[in-house]
Amino acid sequence: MSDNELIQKQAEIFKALGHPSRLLIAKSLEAGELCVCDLQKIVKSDISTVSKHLSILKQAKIITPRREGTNIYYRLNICCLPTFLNCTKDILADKSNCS
Amino acid sequence: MSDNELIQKQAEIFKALGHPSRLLIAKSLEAGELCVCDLQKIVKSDISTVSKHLSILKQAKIITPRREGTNIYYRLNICCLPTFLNCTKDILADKSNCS
DNA sequence: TTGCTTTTTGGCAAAATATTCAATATAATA
DNA sequence: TATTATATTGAATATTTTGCCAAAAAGCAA
Repeated sequence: MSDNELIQKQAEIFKALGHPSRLLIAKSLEAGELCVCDLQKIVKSDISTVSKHLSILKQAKIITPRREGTNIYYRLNICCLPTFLNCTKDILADKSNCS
Repeated sequence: MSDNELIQKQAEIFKALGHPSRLLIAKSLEAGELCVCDLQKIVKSDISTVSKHLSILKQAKIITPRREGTNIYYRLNICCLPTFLNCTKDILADKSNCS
């Protein structure tokens, strides 16, 4: 993969997480997999809207689906998310400590 | 800050990095601060476009400006970015290792 | 099969974003 | 002061994204 392709894909990951509902979905999945119907209760949007958010997260390889009967369970695929989210808290509190 | 406000702000950080040019800018600043004119050469867009990208990154608290004469130097404010970017490489290579 | 549940997809209008050019601001210098 | 260099802002346009409804899949069970 070229540098350019990489940056493109990485930007896609950020973009996917760059929506409050999708970030909430990702956070919710930190504790373990959930079905679409669970996520709908959490996000409180039309189920078709939730499904489209899930599709975007899946496309970015952030989550992975698993079918169980009529339900589809999604699980988080990005183990470094909690750490990064924690780091963003510092920034938001103006506590950056970079070079 | 409420949970909802936090998620909103965090999503804004992801959104800001969710554009190839802005991610390239952030990556370029990992090595140290650069002026807008340097970044324009890297991104290869109109300088006003670059300036607007910088404005979005600044708004999200990802970068911070410093004026030096007529130049404005930006520096990265988010030390956990390289680690996270590295983690995304695993995901893109289907090497996730979460729970 | 038919009906039921869960999820995805298609279509569309509204909202948000990206880009460019022109105009403006800010600082240094002749 | 006038000029030059660097950067930001405003206005206009094109493109993309979002969210909802209706319709279609996909599986299960009677």
